[in-house]
Amino acid sequence: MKPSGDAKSAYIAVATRRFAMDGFHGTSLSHLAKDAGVSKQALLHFFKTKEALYAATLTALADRMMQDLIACRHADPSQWLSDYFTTLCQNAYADPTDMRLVVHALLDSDQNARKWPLKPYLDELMRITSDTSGERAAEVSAQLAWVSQMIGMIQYHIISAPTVSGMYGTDTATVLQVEMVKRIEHAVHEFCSN
Amino acid sequence: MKPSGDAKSAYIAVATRRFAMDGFHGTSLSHLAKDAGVSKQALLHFFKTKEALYAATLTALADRMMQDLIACRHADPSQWLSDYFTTLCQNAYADPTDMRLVVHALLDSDQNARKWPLKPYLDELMRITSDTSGERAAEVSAQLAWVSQMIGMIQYHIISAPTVSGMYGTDTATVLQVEMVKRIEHAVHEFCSN
DNA sequence: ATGTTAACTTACCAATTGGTAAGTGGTCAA
DNA sequence: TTGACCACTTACCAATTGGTAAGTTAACAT
Repeated sequence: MKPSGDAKSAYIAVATRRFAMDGFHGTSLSHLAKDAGVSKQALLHFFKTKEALYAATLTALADRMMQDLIACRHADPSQWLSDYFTTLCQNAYADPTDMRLVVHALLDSDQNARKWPLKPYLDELMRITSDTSGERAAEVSAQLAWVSQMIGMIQYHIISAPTVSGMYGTDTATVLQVEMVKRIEHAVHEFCSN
Repeated sequence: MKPSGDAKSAYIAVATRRFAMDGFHGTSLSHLAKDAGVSKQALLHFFKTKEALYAATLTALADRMMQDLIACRHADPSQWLSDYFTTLCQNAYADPTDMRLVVHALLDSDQNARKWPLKPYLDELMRITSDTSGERAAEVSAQLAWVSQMIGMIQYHIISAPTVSGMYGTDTATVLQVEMVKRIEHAVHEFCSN
């Protein structure tokens, strides 16, 4: 008998990759089981339904994103934001899994049915954002708008990268990638010095 | 016997809504048939496979987006862009179908297998963009970066709207909506006057 | 009148889906 | 030694999937 949590998180890791690639409906328990090298009932032993496994996947995703954000902690909030967004973008180039998973989850139509685990992450991002500007900290929606714009810019860029690459070639895609990081840094700088 | 192209485009319209809502894998031919009020073989009569119907849906989407872009034509390219992006955003609030369909298509993993019909639309957008600035018209990637950023900002905002609304309430979501339109106009203005 | 064609329908198919029921074999505490 | 528990397997299930085959019905040109 192996330690319990070990296999469980391994299954979540497998599910994360598959769900990020093909979405909830495009992923079947049999595929996941084959990826994990077990029978599909091994998965159903830990997660009673496919939905439950998906939910666990999203929760793990939220934890990871929060950790990555905290890992970039810096005394200067604008430095913190700048570091975080650029590393987020760089990591996503190396492995777009998490960004794809977020967007897939956003598109799932019954999003009001399941609780959304990324809210604490967004709240923390907005808290840091509000620290960059003392006076107008009261306007929640202004910070939400900016955070939403930044996250959207990065995530959309990541998920569209393969398509853009197919349209305009890998060379253009690479230049676009560099251009995009510059734009992120510029956006943070502009926001923090307004 | 009814005029041929009539029913066909009606089926595409039904498919567009469903595919935009649930994605390719989340949509079944039987659902589509039920929505259209026919048997599923009626669909297979016009489109040999589900993939073919999906492809037709994406082609129709590309035509629509190109038309909407051309409809905003203006002598001043910066005015053209400003008009287009704001109306695109406003239309998407009323009916997010097209934006959702684009993002779903971007996430489909076999995007290199099927030809991407939105390229002419993107090319036209980049052509207009290059008109706003005479000298640096040669840098394709700079225009692509900006266009990609604008489209991404709008589309991501639209698909995340229900989730944001669920997280922070409809009031905040409404304010965010207004804030976002302002940001779009600001972004166009800033780009055209650099 | 007749043949052709377009737009369907009913009947059917093997394959796959998410999920249940009932074990199996190993570990560990008493 | 026993018995409980855990991770997991094999066997099975009804429902649904995308798709085929073979009509049927109506319009239209000849």
